[in-house]
Amino acid sequence: MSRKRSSIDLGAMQSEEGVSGSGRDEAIYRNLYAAIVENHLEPGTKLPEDTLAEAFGVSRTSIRKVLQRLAYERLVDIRLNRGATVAQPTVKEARDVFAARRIVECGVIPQVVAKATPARLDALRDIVRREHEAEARGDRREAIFLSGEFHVALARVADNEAIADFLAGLVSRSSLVIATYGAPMAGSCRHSEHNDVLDLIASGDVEGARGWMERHLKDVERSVVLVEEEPSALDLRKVLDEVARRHRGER
Amino acid sequence: MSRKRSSIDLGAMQSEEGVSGSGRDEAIYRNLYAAIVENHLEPGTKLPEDTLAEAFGVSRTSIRKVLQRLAYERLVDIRLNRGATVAQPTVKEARDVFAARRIVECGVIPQVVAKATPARLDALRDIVRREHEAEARGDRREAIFLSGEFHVALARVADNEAIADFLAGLVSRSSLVIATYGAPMAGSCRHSEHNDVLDLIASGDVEGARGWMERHLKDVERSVVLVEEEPSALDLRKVLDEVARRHRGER
DNA sequence: AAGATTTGTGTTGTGTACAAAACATGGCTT
DNA sequence: AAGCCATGTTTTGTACACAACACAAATCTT
Repeated sequence: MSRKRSSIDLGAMQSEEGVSGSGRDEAIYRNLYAAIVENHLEPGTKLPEDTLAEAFGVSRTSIRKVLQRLAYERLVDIRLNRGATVAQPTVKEARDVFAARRIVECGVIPQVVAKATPARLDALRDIVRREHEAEARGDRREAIFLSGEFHVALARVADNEAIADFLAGLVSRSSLVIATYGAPMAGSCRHSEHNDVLDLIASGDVEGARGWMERHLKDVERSVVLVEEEPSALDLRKVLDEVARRHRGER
Repeated sequence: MSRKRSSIDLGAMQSEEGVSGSGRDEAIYRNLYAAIVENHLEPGTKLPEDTLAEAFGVSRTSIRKVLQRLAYERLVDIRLNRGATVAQPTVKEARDVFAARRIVECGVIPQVVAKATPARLDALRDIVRREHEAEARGDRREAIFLSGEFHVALARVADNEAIADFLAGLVSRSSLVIATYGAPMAGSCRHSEHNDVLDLIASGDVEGARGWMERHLKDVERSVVLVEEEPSALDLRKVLDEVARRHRGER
């Protein structure tokens, strides 16, 4: 399990911005976030506060804050007096998320082309390279993660934090959608090649890039939303212990 | 409904009913939210937990939850061990917010046109009517509020919750931007007429509506950020205010 | 007198305790 | 035996208390 997050993730930049907690909260948040987005915790899994509190070695207060934040991001669902569960996006939610991604990711293309520099494009190509490596090695989880990272990193070229943060949230929700309705073998972006859009961007072809992105996102959506499955109960304990162990060991 | 009290109008709708304990949180959130976006609380205002807790008649725990949520929406700024203040958007943040609005509001136009019905358009025209009334009556605050409502309601026609919620956040942040950098004589910022875009939408003119929206949002941005105060100037003013206050012997 | 250190005050961060609500279990009625 | 109500258990919601930190004033040092 290579866990070499390139710190493009939510955590790094948010120490300075509005939603800040102490370092410990951040670490817990990142762990739970990763556990959900990487599908170590299946949608529907109950997340009892004291269980989490004990697992992470803190009190319920801190856990509540983290759960609250994840609820704002629609990654967990909190119902009154009924606690938190890993969110299970509905089909409409899934459609909304992908439609929103089409609007946002196609909409930023002009700015992306305008602000693209060789250095930034190289950084993006590096993500694609690692994505290919993960695919070649059969690491589907990492490939999906890097695919999402690519989309977010591409949008960040436009240098618009509001857009980038929103898209990051959409991408993480996409992971949940894939976890909930995903076809077993559908590697999300396998049909298409992320390098293609980079070439279009490098050549300044705004309309070409926009069209590519539109087709790409429609492909992804098609490969996912078709199948509907029933959620299943699962071993919360083992996964949670693993998460907590990583939490202690890695920090 | 402009409340004109110098101190915060807190606890107005507090003791309504007692069924859901979370309803109280919602009420507190709504009050603070309204106070911020309607500019009853100026950007930079400190929001001490104890004060708010006492004012609303709850403990700090509930207040913290509300403040966390507002921080997530970028309406308040929480710094570690330093408490919460009403957010002061930077110039770049302001630009990002408006650029994001252009992308989103223009991007949803096709869906809006597709899903527009006479009933929904009538509801939108009703908002415009109330907006005109507020303007005619000189109620600038209400007019600004309804203008924002119009943009959000228009986007909601597309029936995409992710997009609509994101735009609602952008619009509320726009109010903060206006409060921070707004022109003193911003009564003149109503160059454009919201009914025009409704006509375009009713006639199914997607490109016309998109172009209108793009121009409209650029107009709004120009009327606001144009008065761009330098960050140094802002800091200087704050420092001077502080110095003057101490000179008068306050605090 | 100027700078640095210490002390004081207030605010926030975190843990814990208690109350209320939901959940699960078992006995009772029909 | 099946369904329903009552009771006990678990989990969440809220308040409270103490510790940690930041900011400011006052004292000490040179």
